[in-house]
Amino acid sequence: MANFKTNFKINIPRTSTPYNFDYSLSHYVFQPWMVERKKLVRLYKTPNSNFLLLRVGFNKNKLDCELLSHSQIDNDDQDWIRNLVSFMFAVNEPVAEFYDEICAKDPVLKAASKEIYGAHLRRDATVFESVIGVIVAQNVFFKRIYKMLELLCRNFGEKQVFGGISYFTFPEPQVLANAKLGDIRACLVGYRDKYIKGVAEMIVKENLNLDELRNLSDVSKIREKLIELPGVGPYTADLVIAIGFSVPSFHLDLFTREVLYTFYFKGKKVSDEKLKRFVEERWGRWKHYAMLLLTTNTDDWAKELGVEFRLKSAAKKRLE
DNA sequence: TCCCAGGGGCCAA
DNA sequence: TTGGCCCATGGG
Repeated sequence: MANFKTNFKINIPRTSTPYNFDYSLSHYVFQPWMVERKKLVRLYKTPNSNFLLLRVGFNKNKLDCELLSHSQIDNDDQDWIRNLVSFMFAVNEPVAEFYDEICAKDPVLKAASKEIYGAHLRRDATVFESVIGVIVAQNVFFKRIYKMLELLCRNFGEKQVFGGISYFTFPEPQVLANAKLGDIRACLVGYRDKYIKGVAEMIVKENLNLDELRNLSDVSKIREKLIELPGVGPYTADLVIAIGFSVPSFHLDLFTREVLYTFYFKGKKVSDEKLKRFVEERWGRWKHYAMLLLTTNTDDWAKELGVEFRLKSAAKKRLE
């Protein structure tokens, strides 16, 4: 099949530096994202129902993007994906304040930021993707979610072949809503099958567009709406807000609680309320970035601080 | 084998 | 409102 190709670049404004693209290549690369030769690659279906294969690399402080398609690439689609890339790669995020001021003053964050200094917290294309991504992360070792998402995309996403390689979109709610529970479970998601189908069904039945929640300015309202979805509780809602919205948010889970107890409360357990106050007062608008550092490669940088951290972070892409 | 994991739903008190 | 089960599955 004939291929159409176009390139564009997205400048990282000086106010958004440092920008650590290598971090994005090597951490939290969940399918349908893939890494090919220092580029993040994935298939999208545009609102006009065209398939585009997107490759994002980095060169001279610009995101270096390439689009491939089996049909003509029109301006609408190109604008759509350009905006999406800016959003997903957090191009307009003035992280210098966080890395050079907040981390510099905090020995724990300083150690945590050493390897991934300048990382920008990437966001998902759609809120639906965030919701499903976090649901499959519930009550499992993080390592397993790579497999679950791979299978969900492979079995329920739409496929396009480029250069002999099959690429898949992230599954649409309509597809998962109509899927058999057993087929969803076959993606090794266990009892989360009913949550996945449940969320998809609710979106279809009530004709919801979760992305519209991005227009709400009141975070507590967003959180409230997310928790109405089956299988979505406080942890899922808060993490979805952190990775699916341009809004500071942080989540409490087994991992973040243990990190906070260990490094900020001398190993003592304290109440969630106290943790929330602490995080809010200490990091405020950068709390999601603080959480990112604290939960990424924790067992590695903890050693530098002379601490053996029990839980193993599975942020790094598995080398298989 | 047993235990636990980057939770949520449900049901008793 | 809170506490204690249960839920699948894979890995240590």
